[in-house]
Amino acid sequence: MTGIAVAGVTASGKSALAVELALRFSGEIVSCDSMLVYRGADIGTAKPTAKERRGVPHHLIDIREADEPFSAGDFVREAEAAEREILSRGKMPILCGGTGLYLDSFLRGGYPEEKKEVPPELFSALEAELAEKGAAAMHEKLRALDPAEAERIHRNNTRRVLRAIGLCLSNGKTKTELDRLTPQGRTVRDYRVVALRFSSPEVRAARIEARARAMFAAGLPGETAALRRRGFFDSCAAAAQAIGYKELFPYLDGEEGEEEAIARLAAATRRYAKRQQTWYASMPYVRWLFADENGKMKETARLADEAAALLFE
RNA sequence: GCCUCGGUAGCUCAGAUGGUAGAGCAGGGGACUGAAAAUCCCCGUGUCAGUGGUUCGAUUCCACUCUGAGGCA
Repeated sequence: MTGIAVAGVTASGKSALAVELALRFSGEIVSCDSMLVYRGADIGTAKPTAKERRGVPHHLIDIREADEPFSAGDFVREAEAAEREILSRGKMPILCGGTGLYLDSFLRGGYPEEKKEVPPELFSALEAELAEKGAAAMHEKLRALDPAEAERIHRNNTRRVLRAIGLCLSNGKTKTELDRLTPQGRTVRDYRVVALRFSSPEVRAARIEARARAMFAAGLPGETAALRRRGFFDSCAAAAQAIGYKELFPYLDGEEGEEEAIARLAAATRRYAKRQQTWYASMPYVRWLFADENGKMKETARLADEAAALLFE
């Protein structure tokens, strides 16, 4: 086994568990999170603090500015580099984070050379075409280029429709053909994956609300205001999509009270957690681990015992 | 005390010149192959505040009661 991964639902204690496992089994952590890569976004992204890292090296955190794009492809490349480095030191790589697509892409070996990304100019042109002709027309356009892919994507999911069209146009092959170049339904890396989840949606919601409050207490409004002042959210940067900041704008602008802001933040986080739960549930390599017992969060040491049993059985 | 406007889904509200009602948000379920903390799909029976009256039929009209907001005193 090359390494392990700690995945799962937000606010379930992934970071602490991964650090504990790293200490026990001489590992280093590779963050598998689309938002922790951004500098300056700390409280809102629940980025582990120096204290929480307990001296364990963490990779792929704070490696981009807010206006720099970061993709699943970038993640795989950088994670592979980190993995090589860690292995060369005789340590065990421990992937940790809640971005399911990143984990899946990594485990399946990344993206093939032959599949070239859509040039930005082409994508903008397609966006303009969408604005002019509408979603149905773009879906028809995709159907003409790649019927199988059109069948899979709902016409309203214009982001995917446009990307699929772009891939066909810029590669000279259909997206369906390009995707067949990567392993179907199996991983190529020898990793074991535990994913944390809660015993019920109610526990999940309670835990999320508690964390939203903790973030407020830890200074989330101040961090948001500071990031805003720096223009963090002005560009249409990926970092601006993070849950935890835009939800506070009405509060910072005096349009909402603190309780409303916390409720808004918690609601957005709850929906996110549900999507993660659904994603991991359909990944065949996931070994589930409950983060709580009868609503009470488990101690990190105990969680690590259980995780180790699942991982090294 | 009088006048006006309200009381409809957990929340904010729309609506039917009388034939028992629908949006957004929240909530539930699902999808996902290079923006993924993103993007998208599916799911709406609720004494239409209460009680009487008119009517074949009222949540819709009328009266009264309760209740919220505003105005006049």
